[in-house]
Amino acid sequence: MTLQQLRFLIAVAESGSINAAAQRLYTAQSNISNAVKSLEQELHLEIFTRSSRGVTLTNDGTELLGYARQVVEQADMLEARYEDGGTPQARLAISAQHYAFSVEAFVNVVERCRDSKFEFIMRETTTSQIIDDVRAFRSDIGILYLDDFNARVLQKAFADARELPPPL
Amino acid sequence: MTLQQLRFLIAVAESGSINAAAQRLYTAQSNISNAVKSLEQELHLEIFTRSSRGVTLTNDGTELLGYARQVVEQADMLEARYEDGGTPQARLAISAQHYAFSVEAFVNVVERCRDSKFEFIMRETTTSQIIDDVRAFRSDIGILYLDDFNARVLQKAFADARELPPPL
DNA sequence: TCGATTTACGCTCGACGTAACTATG
DNA sequence: CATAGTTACGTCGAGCGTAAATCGA
Repeated sequence: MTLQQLRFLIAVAESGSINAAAQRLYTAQSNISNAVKSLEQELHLEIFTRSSRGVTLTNDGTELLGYARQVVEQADMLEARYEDGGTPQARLAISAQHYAFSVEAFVNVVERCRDSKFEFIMRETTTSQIIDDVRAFRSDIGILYLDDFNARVLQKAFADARELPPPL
Repeated sequence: MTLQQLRFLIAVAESGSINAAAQRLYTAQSNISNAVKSLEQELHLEIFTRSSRGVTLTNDGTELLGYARQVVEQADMLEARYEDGGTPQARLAISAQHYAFSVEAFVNVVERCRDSKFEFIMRETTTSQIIDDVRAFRSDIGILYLDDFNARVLQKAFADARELPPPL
């Protein structure tokens, strides 16, 4: 089973015709015809009833179409996300170590923004990685815990980061 | 982008090694290596950082992995549904014409079984198709409206259906 | 040097397009 | 006979495996 086959299936179902689907997808009718046929063989069912005036979904085909749409929708979302010049999903990324208070704060924010169109990412990682995530704009916020014991180490890490070439 | 590529990606991420993923999927390392590489080029990002001790996900890769899992999960559901000997999804299928009362009754049942693991299918079709759906076990229930005007026609349809060869 | 990935290379199968064939109204 | 889908066939590329090269600890 291929994403390609599922896309073909959907186009045919929406067009009501293999011919029309082929034109819409800029490919040959035979190509789609064979793709659909092999899908039918693989799943052991008849998706369309063929006639000389086009095709119509069988009951099995209608059910399959639902599943196919689910798969292809997810795949399209993925591609849209990484498409050239595609608007990246609006998101808030945070890098922190595994501190209870940071996780709790993060969860609070997520809860408050439920149903919003933002994406939230929490990265739990090492101190140096946190600094670098923020430096390279991979994360919007980095949470560090500063105390007397690690003060010198952290300041060294900050100084080192400042010396590095700009991330872009 | 291919389902194959996404499956490879997931296996590698879970194994932490291209080698291990290759063994798990019974394919060659070079195969997976190239597949991942082409996926990275297509999406313009670095998914893994390679080392001589295996691979680890980048931040971009971690995010992508989420999307990939969504797609592949849906695809696996589809395949499981039609797999040979696979247990078909428990479901209730009804064939009826577009009568308000039948639709209402159907919706009631669906509402009452919300969150259950059943699948509900309502087919709105023609009288003869309804009869045939039930005859061939495509639907569990067929709803017909009988009155003085269509009595003769329906009885004829029933008689005809009885004459047909068994559907299996 | 060992253990991992990458690259090189040849093979094979599948996807594709052109075109001939079939069927139905 | 017009318009759909199917089948036949040749081409080309992608995916595959073997094996050599590379890189890092």
